Amino acid sequence: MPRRTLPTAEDQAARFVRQREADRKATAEDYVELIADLLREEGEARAVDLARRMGVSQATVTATVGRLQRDGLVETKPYRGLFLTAAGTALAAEAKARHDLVVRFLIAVGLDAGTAEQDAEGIEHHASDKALTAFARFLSERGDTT
Amino acid sequence: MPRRTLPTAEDQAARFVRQREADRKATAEDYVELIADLLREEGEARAVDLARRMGVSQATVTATVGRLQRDGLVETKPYRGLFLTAAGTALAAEAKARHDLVVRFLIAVGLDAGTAEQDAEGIEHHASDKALTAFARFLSERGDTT
DNA sequence: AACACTTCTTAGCCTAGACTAACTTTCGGA
DNA sequence: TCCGAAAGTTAGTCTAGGCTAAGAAGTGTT
Ligand SMILES: [Mn+2]
Ligand SMILES: [Mn+2]
Ligand SMILES: [Mn+2]
Ligand SMILES: [Mn+2]
Repeated sequence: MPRRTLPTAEDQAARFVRQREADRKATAEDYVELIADLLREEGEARAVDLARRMGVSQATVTATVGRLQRDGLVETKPYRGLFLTAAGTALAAEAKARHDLVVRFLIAVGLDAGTAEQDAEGIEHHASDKALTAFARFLSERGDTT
Repeated sequence: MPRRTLPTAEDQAARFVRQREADRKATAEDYVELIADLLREEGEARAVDLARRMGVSQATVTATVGRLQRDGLVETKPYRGLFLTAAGTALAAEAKARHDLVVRFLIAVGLDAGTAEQDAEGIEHHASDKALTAFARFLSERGDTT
């Protein structure tokens, strides 16, 4: 059993602080990932479709996209969809790589595809680079080439 | 490569909706888990210590604990610490079991203990029961009895 | 018993992220 | 061409979760 003893207050605080940082980035990651997916698969990424796929109102998308624009990740051409800046494209690629790795890993470890997709949607934002490396190593040791 | 094709809008929306639900529960889980740990290890759980260990101001703890009280998880005796209700105790036990499982699993998969603790702090809130079952199975197949 | 220190609360502020309702703008088909 | 449906924006509201600054309330030590 781990956690026999409490970590120091400083260590524990640092963990929670970093975790809250990851939480704050999660929305941006999910949005740019979705926008990139839509651009690739559908040719365009409309705010309406984001709303539908995020399970959120259009007004929420407008507000969120506003923040993404403010943060230099997204550009909009009203009535002709959303686009990613260079930074947005890079973040989307990173998010997608992470997402796919986590999904493959969860499946390799015994999860069904549906649950893997569900859980990955949250877990992806909290897996450090070290964790991703470990996941990748695990997959390659299994000869997983999915 | 997974995600060759997009999920249906409904499926994808359901995932994000459930993920947001998990996010909303995360703070409560972390607080009651910490309170339980402090009660067990230190004999009492003071708001100051929570603030220190959560990496947050005391005012934030007051506000958050207020919500936990409203939600029937915590009771307070001013100047003598925080206590868990039956519901709070149950949630804490669940959270701790999940936390420890995730940590052990991440270590088994190749992570160092420090990173495992860090990542578990976020991942624990997004691992479904199915995932936890898979993690446990993985550990037992490895003969892991940590 | 008094006072300093610690603990806790209050007040006031902020941002993200969500909602509904109402409105405006554009697009496409008749 | 024009007009209804679709797309998008705006306004107003809410909660969670943060913060600082200031003050109140216990606690313990002398
Ligand atoms: Mn996600
Ligand atoms: Mn994702
Ligand atoms: Mn946690
Ligand atoms: Mn935890």
